[in-house]
Amino acid sequence: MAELKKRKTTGQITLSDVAKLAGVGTMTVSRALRTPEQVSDKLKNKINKAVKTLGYRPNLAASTLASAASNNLIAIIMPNSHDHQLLLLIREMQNCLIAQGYTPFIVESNPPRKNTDLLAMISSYSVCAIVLINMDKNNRVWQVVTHQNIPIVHIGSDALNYVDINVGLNNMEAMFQLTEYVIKKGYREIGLLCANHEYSIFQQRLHGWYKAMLKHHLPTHRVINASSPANFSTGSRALADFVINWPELDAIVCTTDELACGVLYECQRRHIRVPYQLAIAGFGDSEFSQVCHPPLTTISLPYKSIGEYAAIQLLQRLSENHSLNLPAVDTPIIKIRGSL
Amino acid sequence: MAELKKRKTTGQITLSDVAKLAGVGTMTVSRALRTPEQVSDKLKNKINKAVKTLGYRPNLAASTLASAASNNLIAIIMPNSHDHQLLLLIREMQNCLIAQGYTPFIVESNPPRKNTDLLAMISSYSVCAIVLINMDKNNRVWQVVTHQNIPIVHIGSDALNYVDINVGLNNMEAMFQLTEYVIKKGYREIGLLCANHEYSIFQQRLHGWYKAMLKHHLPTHRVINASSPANFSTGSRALADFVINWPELDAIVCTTDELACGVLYECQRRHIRVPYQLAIAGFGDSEFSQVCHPPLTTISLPYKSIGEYAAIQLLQRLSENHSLNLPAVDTPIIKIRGSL
DNA sequence: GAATTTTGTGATAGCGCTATCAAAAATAAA
DNA sequence: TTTATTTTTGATAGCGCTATCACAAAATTC
Repeated sequence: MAELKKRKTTGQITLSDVAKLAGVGTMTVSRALRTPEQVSDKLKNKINKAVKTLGYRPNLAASTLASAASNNLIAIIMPNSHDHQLLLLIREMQNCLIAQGYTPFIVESNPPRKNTDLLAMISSYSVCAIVLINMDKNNRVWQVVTHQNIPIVHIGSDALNYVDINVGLNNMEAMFQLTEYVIKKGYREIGLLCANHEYSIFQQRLHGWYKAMLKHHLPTHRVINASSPANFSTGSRALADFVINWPELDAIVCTTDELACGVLYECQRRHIRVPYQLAIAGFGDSEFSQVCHPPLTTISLPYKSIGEYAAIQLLQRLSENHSLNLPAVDTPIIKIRGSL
Repeated sequence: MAELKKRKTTGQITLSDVAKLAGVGTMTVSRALRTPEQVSDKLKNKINKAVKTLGYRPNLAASTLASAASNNLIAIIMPNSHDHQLLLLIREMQNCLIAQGYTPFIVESNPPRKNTDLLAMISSYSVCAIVLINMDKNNRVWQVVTHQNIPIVHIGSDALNYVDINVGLNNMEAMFQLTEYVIKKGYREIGLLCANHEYSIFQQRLHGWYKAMLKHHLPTHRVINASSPANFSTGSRALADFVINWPELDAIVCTTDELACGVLYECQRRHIRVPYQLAIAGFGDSEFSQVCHPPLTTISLPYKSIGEYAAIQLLQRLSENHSLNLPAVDTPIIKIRGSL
């Protein structure tokens, strides 16, 4: 007669199944898998064979619960963003983390997500680190996250000092350099096109422009600060306003390449010769910026290197005294590509 | 004297802390939080107060372990893709799932990720459903995933029938319609530009073009099948090949808007008048396609609706007999925007 | 009123794993 | 050889939660 099951089980092979087959104690199996150097080769072989035979897979939830320790999970919390460059950064960072045995996963923090489930994931599954991408200062996620006692990385333009590891994207400096470049090329009546200005990343770029203009005693009033997304259409639409308000304009610096390209499109439509009548500069070094006609002047932040840099910072922090063997990273360099 | 701790604990407030404070058993607290209708109002109030006072947060790992049941986690497994439209789809899908109390998270499945950690996450944390995005037929993830006994959704151009819920992107049909549109506009010497052709999504589009050309008895040999990424540069470079090989060409259909726009750029550079000398059509209805000069003819798959559609399919499946109150979805409609 | 059903509540025993400690085996030192 | 030391191994007792059952309290029924 079938015996009554008292509990639902996951139905999976467990440690003790393996232990039974290998004829050893459960602890020995646990050790063979987690700290193999503590187990004799003879038993290790037996156990590995049993693991393979049964197709055993450890249950991380049980492991987490028993050890109150993490299973190398790293939560990457990012707001709604389709920024291609930023995704590159995140990918590179993930690759570095995976290479060291960590398991990164991405959670998008936009509404309608409530913070409760984020917090629950982080604390329940003993996430061992949190990476915040371009998180706004007044996002509620901060409160959730800073109360955890684990390393937190923030990647973004805000130089926030209240988390462990801050990787600044240095948007202000980059835009400063770009604007100086344009000024040095001889342009004087320079406008700025900013969109999505509620995000700090764009504000930083805006300020970089201001800084450069002020440094060279050039007027800073020719600014269009659109609240629409920083895309092609917004750039395209903005040109009309520039032309009406400041016909004397000889250059427009834009906070993204999309905006710049949008402006360029509208110039083509209006037969404004670029860059002879109007110079256009973008930001981001996107792929199209070098292919469009004429190519845009643009500036790139070294996103990929920054991703690697951030990962290595975090890995060092996580290993503290493990003395990991991490590659050296070059200091990320800002690069201008220009056709002006 | 400090008493010896026998075990590391998470240091968090536990159920029994709450139970003690409220003066009830742990089971009552568990019930008050999970199935409140089973607990009297009097105790419920006491317990809720205690939960707030202590700031209690349930440990999902323990819950998962104890109940061998999921905590509404949904894994979205996606390959390396920066496809803006696809990201929109995923976002919409996530929003629908979150609205129903699920907790989706994203795992990127590209190398260097090993499948072991994916599998471990899925089985250990009792993920209650898996969403696969544009997963290639021979990706090893399939083996991992199909052995789980949970609903699996596949979103992509492949009409795979070996998972529960298949949401096809119907790339072939869309490209067929687009090509017919171009043909109906009177173009006859039509080329096709495909890139990234190793991905099934692009193959489907390629086949849609073939189908339409064959249907109208037009030649199907004018194909450039680039193995480079489907971006602006590839498009730009391809034009030269088209012009050299088939100078009689009067239209080029491209498998993405980026390719099409790249072709357009090169036309501008060579002073080829679009669409009079050469018509260009893209795929994807990206934002720039309507802003560039001249606007591209393009076709869009209704990604957002598809995301919603997929979510609702999955939710229905997950709730089976819960009788969820889900909104009705329109059948996704393919839309052509054209300037030809 | 007693007997039945329907709640509501709590003690108990795990879920699958690991920390801890004690015992056993292997090695080194005396 | 005996003794001290190190290395391996396993029994036990939880980690924080929930399934299960048993029992008390309340609401029905007869």
